[in-house]
Amino acid sequence: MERGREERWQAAWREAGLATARRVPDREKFFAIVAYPGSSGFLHVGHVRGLSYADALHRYHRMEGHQVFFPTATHASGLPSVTFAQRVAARDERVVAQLRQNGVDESEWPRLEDPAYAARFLGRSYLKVFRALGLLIDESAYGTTIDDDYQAFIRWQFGRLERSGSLVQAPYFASVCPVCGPVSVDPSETDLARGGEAEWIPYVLVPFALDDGRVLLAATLRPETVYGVTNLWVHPNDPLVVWHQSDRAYLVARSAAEMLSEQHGGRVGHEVPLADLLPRSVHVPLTSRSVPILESRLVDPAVGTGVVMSVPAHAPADWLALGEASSADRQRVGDVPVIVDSPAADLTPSERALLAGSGSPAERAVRATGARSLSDRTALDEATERLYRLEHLRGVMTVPGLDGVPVEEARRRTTERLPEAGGGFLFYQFSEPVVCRNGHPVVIRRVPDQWFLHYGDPSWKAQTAALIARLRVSPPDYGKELVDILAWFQDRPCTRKGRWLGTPFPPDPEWVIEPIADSTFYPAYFVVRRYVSSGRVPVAALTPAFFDYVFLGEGPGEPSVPPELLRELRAEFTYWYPLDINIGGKEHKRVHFPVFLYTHARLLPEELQPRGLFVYWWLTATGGAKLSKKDVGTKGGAVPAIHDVFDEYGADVLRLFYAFVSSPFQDVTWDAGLARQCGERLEEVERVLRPAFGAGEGAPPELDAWLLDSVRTLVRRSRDALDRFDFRELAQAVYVDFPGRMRRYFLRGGAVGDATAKAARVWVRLLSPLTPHLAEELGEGRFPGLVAEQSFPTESELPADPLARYGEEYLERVEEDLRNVLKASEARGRAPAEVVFYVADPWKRELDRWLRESGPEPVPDLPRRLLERARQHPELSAHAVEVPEYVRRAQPQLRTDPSPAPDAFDELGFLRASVGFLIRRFGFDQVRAVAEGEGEPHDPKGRRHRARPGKPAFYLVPAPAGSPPS
RNA sequence: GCCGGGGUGGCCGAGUGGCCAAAGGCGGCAGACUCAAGAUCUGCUCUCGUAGGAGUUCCCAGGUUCGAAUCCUGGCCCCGGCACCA
Repeated sequence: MERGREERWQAAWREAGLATARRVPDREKFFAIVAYPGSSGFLHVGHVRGLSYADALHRYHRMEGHQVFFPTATHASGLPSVTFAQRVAARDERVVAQLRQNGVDESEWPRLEDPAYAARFLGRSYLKVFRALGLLIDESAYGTTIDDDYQAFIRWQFGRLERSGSLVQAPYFASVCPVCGPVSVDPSETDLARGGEAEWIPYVLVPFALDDGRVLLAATLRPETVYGVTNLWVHPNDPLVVWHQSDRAYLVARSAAEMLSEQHGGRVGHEVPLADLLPRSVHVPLTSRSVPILESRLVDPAVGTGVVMSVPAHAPADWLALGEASSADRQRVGDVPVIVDSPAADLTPSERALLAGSGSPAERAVRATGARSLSDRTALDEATERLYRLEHLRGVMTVPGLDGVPVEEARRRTTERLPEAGGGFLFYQFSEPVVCRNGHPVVIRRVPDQWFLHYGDPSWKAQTAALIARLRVSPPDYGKELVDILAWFQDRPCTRKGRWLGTPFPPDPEWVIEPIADSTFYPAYFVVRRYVSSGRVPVAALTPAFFDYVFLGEGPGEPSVPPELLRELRAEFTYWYPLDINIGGKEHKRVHFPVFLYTHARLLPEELQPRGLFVYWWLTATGGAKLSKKDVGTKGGAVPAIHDVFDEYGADVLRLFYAFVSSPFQDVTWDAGLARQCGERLEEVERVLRPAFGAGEGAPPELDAWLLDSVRTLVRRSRDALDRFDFRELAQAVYVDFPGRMRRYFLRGGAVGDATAKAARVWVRLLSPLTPHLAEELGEGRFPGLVAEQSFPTESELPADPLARYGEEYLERVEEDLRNVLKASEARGRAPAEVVFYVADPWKRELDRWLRESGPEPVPDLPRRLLERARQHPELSAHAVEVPEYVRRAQPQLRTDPSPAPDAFDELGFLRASVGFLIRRFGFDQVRAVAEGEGEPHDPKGRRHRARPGKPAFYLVPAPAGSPPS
């Protein structure tokens, strides 16, 4: 549909006030939200997936006569719009392209360099998209999270949380850009230029003292292997520096010294020439041994501390490095002690393969993986990874004092003992270089006084678990997963320092509340926001007392607000709350949804806590890659900008695409071909539906009855699908099966008339949740108002007609049987010109009834028993001879038989009435239907006895030899 | 490794004890329409079949059951999450 038509209907909905939420006490309500978008760039076609589902649900409930509330906002907090603004300032190529694509005038660009302005600007651009999609969003509740009123709400929320003991302070390690401030390191790379996949590696630092008191610090993940150390490795030409910390002098690589200072304080001192170290030995902590310092290219000064403790028996790299060392060095190393044993009995087959042969575990692993030298990265990494895991899980120590202790336990004990030797503290490092948006390397820094939300608190956890147990979750699997997520959930840092958008943290305004923490209770605020945007409640009145009263019913409320208004607000809140569904993408499963539940569980009584979650999956780029806003309109058009989709296909097509293309619980790839198909589907609906309204004679009453009965079934399916959030099933019923039924109706000789008009009136309303524009277009002038305000069809509008339903199902079965046989006979090159049907005699019906009574289980001697019974029966006695044979044939088929015909079904009459249809459909010259018992001449093959009630026998009369195929 | 989800016909993807040789779509084949192409519509698309039937299928191997794609056990393989990332 062209944009103009769609906009016309969008305006009509607005004028009718359909989007405006209205509280009507005693009327049912429906309140659902979609996790609001962050202001990081322009929306692409994937962002509206959840909104399409949400709008369909709101529209359904509206048609059901419920009061609905569908608000949205823009999440402006955090870094996203800061980086967007920076990229505008830098005239970043892609951002410039997107600005042009979205028709943003160049005069506007300088203002977009201000993050707050950019956030609000982007938010407005989202609203435009939502309108163009036909969403009925109540925009009176719209705002951003950096608006003054929202911040007043967040201050109240944190005040409440603090008073309930939900905030705690503790030291914390954070990823920080030394120039720009804190950044989050995650795959979305919102804050980063690269390194989003980096992991935090928690190295334990092991001190190796020289005789002069200076200490070489080795970084390791396996501190327990200190008992197997044979030497230290240092880089051949990268000198160490002194790191002075707490009166000690440690020797490490320069970059490590800098990072250690971030995490543990101290300062970086002068360089130490290698020549000074190489001839010397160091003391191995927790042992009485001394080992040499050797050089090896194994050492990467950027990883760990640039000092590597060598455990050749258990570290494949050390083993290979030793092999590459000079014979003099090897001499100094001496024996290679094995300190961990992994009993073969405990191993899996692949683990056993790794440890095949003889020698130390590292030697075996090197052999098993084929790693030849230190340059052989892939094989070496595999050997290390597999051996590390194996020994971690199955290994037991074989050194005195720890003999028989599992590796994991030994690691803990060793780490605990290291401080007495002057080491043992943790050193966090990224697994790969991480660079911030602005090109600075990101470091891990210790924050001594970080604020946390105390999600680890067992009582809070218990409250949340109780909420989860009551929650309706789609998909249900996620409901199960939530229980585990909750079990693992720990305290989360909730504040940051730096140039972020967000609300200053009330107890300490140096800190800004972090963006996840300020989005846990916002559905509640939507209720209030409507009063603020209309001016009825001034921002200054949004005091703690105000919110305590409105949300919690506590205290007298804010004195500057009239009591009636306060009561009204409280009534609004308790009307719309609890939130019926929070709808969000799968990225919210582990963070947003849990904290959303946590906060509601803590602040609200049970009856106002959320009722449902709905998780939908992503729209991905080809190959399943995650899309981000920076990809909009790029990748060779594989990911179209959303306006292009509206222009090319229309809003309804996109909405249908999401419903139709897959279940919500699955990633989909944008596929222009599929989108086109959705468009064609809609065209077909229009083609079939539009003429159905026309006036006409109608069709035979049985056929009309069947049509309406079919529509009734489709209504039932549609309603069930919506109640289960099964949008795919809804689309299947309304956009595939409905036109299918209509086609069949006309194929059977149906004609436009009252029945088709009635079906069309139902159908148009069924179209409304998913494709509202098309529904209005087709329903124009057919209803007292807009289709969107009509009632959703119910089954009771349509007469059920089991007899008509049975007849059509019967005919379809007959067609199928016939086609089956024709296929076989046509394969032999004979096209029959005529068919004779034989309808079973009434006595078989009685016999079938007996068979069904005896059930599908094999009964010994059944034919004989029924024969006896038939002899006593007035009607069947005449056919007694035929009984055993019939029973033998029919009994096994009983289980798969369709339900028996209604008593009123006249099989012969129905078949005779269908003769014309069958002739047309199959191209026969003649079709006849006779009763089995009638003396009809044509049955040379004795087929008539095959007839069963509901399953006529037939005989295909061969075409006369030489006649042309019909 | 742990937690979660999976492996279905040429492909995508429904289906969780009998109505399942298994929806729907794509692809392919044939026909109708058309000067032709495209679009559209109709039929077919595991194998065999001397008529409505039979055989063999839903990762592999066992098992439960009158009956299994569906339940159980073991194995192989794949995907997601493992944390601070709205």
